[in-house]
Amino acid sequence: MQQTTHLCKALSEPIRLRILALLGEGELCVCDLVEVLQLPQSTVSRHLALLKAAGWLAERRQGVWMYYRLMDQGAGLQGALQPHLLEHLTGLEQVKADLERRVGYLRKKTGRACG
Amino acid sequence: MQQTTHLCKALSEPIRLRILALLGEGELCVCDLVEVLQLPQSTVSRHLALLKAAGWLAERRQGVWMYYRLMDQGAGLQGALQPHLLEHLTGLEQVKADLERRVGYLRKKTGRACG
DNA sequence: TTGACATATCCGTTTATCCGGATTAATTGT
DNA sequence: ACAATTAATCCGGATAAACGGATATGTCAA
Repeated sequence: MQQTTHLCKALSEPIRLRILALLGEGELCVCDLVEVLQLPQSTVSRHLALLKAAGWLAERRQGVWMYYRLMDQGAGLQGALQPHLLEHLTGLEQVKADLERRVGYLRKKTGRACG
Repeated sequence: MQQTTHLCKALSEPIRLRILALLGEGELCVCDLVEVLQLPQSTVSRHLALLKAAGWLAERRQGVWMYYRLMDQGAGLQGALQPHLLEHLTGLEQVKADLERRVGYLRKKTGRACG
């Protein structure tokens, strides 16, 4: 029960929904997200930790960078909700703007890793 | 966006999930829920109001009694999530116990309305 | 080992949420 | 109009979340 409430509580914050939507297009590292979201690093990092603890994200270290991605869809509630959630999010204005900022940002830093 | 976070925040509390699961079997009035959940009336009423404001519930007045039921599945996120959520909830121990208490309670008060 | 950079955690403050007894509002029958 | 019953709201206190600058941790390269 507590796991279920944690899973849903993670979705009850705008920044976290924006992060999920951004990662729906593919993995990003923390500094990518800081750039795209235009938010303090500590804020982004905190939300990422919560989303991971709730079971929404997986992480991967590559050198100094931590890459976050959506957790693979499993058999549980998270896997069942994920596609519907992402589809819904892409219809929101704020998310659309984020996704546009994401492509613009990724174009600029073509190839090279972060920094 | 705010509507989306409210929808999800409504699911981030155990009592509210239990209410949704109970109403998944059919409408109930507030005093039914108070009996089955064994919680103060003000607590139940408060959670019902929040679930309704979030878009999860509809209500119907019959005399002195307010009957709550799950909102019909619409085209939005709520409609997409509802079946997965309910299916998941029925697998939880606490919810199973609630549903058993529900049938026991309804058997006792056969026919007659609340009171 | 030192310096530089990315990320996580700490900390104090502010804001939101939950609780449940008490009160108020709404409805019905007499 | 009044009493009885149900449900909603109020209220003060307790708990939890979010914020973001500052600091600590971790990693790599020189």
